[in-house]
Amino acid sequence: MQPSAKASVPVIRRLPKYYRYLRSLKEVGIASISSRELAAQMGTTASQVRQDFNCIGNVNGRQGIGYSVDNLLAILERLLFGDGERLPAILIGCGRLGTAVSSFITNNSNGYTLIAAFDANSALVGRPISGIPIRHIDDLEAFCAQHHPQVAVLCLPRSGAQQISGRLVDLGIRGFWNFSHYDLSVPYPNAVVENVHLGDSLMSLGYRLRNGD
Amino acid sequence: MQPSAKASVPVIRRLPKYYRYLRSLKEVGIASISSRELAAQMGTTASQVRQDFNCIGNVNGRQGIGYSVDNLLAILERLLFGDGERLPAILIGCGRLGTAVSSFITNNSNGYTLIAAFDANSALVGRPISGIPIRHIDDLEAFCAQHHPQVAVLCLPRSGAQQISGRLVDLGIRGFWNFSHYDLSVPYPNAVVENVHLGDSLMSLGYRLRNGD
DNA sequence: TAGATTGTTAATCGATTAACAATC
DNA sequence: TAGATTGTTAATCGATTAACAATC
Repeated sequence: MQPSAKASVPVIRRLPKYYRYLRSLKEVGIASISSRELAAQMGTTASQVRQDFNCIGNVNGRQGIGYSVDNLLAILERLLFGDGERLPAILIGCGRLGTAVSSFITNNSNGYTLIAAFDANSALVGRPISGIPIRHIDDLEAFCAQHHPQVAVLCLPRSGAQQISGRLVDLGIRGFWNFSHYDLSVPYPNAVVENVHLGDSLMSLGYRLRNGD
Repeated sequence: MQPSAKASVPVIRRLPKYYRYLRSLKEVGIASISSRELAAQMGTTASQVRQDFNCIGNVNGRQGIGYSVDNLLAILERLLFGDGERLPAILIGCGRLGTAVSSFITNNSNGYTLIAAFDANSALVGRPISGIPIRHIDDLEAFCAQHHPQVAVLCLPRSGAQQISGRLVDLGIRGFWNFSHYDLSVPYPNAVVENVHLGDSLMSLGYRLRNGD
């Protein structure tokens, strides 16, 4: 077994999709699957499935049979969730979007744990969000110095994100799940950023509907 | 002027990003910008900017000077929002995520108009969401027969999306903004689908934080 | 004019797909 | 054994980047 090729970003982006499909296969009691069948269900090609699997480790496919669903799930779980230690995350911005998004962190199904939530609106301070009390944004520095969160979830308008992201980087935040329109990749190239630009996605849909796909 | 090359999906995905940057340039009073400067601000290359602009129409760049911000904005607005007629959309699923997401439709900034919202929970029926009353999902067929929405926004769990998507396609829905884990591209290859898989995006972030980028 | 920048063609890079020997 | 499927290498495809003449 030679060391597997490092996964490229397109491959990484497909891993959660494999994970979900394989989970649903396991749920209905399917123990083994070929690259051809999996590709058909996912709308991709068998070649791509096999290439992707070659990047993620020792998948142990058996010629003539396919892959063990359990084995693939175990490999993907380790890659996506590590050894089970959950990444400590904080939420910045507790409006409607922040409230909806916080459940993805506290769901206990994505490998994170929400340790604090902050908002600039004093009227919200003390109210619970996904089971934890909202703090004022002025307490950010003190909290981070003590608890060392690794990930920040930004549910703020552009201007707020621009103001606060520098403070967060200085406080040791390594990763951003960013819902603001302010793109953090340019000012902080060393941070790991996952941008979710909902407005952009909606505009793209509009383009494709209006101008043909 | 030869007809511009049809924009590929990667180009289409970048158009909203250009749009937002150009808007912020206009806000601070910048009337003209070069591909080099724009690329630097957006974290891409001047080449890519010029290639992209060649797909979107008559950008009228001036050698030695750059592009007119107003002209670029006008072109992008027409591509993204058409002639101003807004796409009629319905929301399926009025939980926390649906509530947050509905504001992107009613914001009046993305080219859509929210004409109805549905939920399976009778207790929610009649309550307002982004200014319109929630209807019961059983009224879906009657409503669509009368009002012909073009876009459905799915804020449902996987199983709900699987159940309802077929009905929506039969009712003439052409586009989906899909937040469920059920991928509509495979069963309905003719629909225009914009998947926003928040859980997947969060898992990808976890992968990159745990396994190095 | 000289410097800067476009529009466009060519080169490169990387991702996807095809092919096929190995083998269960 | 025969049929199916993997792992991997090679071929293709497409997107990004570089280059440069035209020109403001």
